[in-house]
Amino acid sequence: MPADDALDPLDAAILRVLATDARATFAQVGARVSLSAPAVKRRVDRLRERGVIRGFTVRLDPGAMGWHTEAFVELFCQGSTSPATMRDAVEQYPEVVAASTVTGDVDLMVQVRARDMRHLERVVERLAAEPFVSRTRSTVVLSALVRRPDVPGGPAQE
Amino acid sequence: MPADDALDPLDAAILRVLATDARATFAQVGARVSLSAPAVKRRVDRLRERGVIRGFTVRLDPGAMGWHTEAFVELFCQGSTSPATMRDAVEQYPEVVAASTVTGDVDLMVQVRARDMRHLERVVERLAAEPFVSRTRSTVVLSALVRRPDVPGGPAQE
DNA sequence: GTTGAAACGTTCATTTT
DNA sequence: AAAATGAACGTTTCAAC
Repeated sequence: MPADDALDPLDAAILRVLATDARATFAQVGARVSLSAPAVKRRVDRLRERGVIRGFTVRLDPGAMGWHTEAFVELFCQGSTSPATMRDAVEQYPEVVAASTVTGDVDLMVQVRARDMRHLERVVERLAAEPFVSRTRSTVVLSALVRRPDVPGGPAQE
Repeated sequence: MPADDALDPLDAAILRVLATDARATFAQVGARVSLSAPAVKRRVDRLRERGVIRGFTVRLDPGAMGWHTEAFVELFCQGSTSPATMRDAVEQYPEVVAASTVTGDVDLMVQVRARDMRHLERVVERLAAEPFVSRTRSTVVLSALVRRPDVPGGPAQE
């Protein structure tokens, strides 16, 4: 059941402010969107209930955390592997930051963060040893040029 | 100048709480890590100053925002293209959520969010028309299996 | 890092548009 | 139906320890 596509312009404005600073007070958000604090709170509560807002998180500098190596690891899987099996396996790795099933010859695209090349190598070896994985192909990130938080009114400015 | 790699265990614990709920009060965070609210605040302030914390943001459900299509678009670029040129070009697209220069035959890996296939197609065409792009290869996401916020003590539990 | 106190934000019931 | 107001309660923030 997909959530409703139509997003209220006021809700979108509130989400844009929260995307920039998720710890802004309701009064501060209200000042930016011309609403009182209680009005902002009620809309935010409603967006959480509707599932539009999944939560609030901190944005960290990966380098400052000691993660100096990032890679896209493409997994070629045996034909009969279900997405659930893939997820259950890949979720065990703390180094996996994202994983998606994809079209094309590759079956699963996995994004990995590791301390260094040596660490990355070990993770790729473990992924390659998963029973349903027939082959892997890794692409190491040289430099992260753009890394944007999800913002309403980007792709879907209707 | 890369930030210090060694992360205080208490700071790591605070960041884990904030990764789960960035709007938690300092008192709530303090209760989880056995610290008073002012102590938590001082540490968070310091983490911001050090650049470990880049900010706080809201996590949204892409589907609820009307973004039903996601893809990895690989860009093959002319040999003399600088990363700065690539970033300047790719940053103009609101549909681009991430972009990284990578090793291998591909030069730039771009992650795109679009309303639908038709919208994605238009974005890929515009990217392909950039002067420094010689060829593109797109991989459409079928389903996002894992999507984790950055959490300390994942890859770098030392 | 903690405590205590003043300023400020949150939250709810109520009133207004 | 949705927003503003005002008051009670909890949080932030800073000085002092």
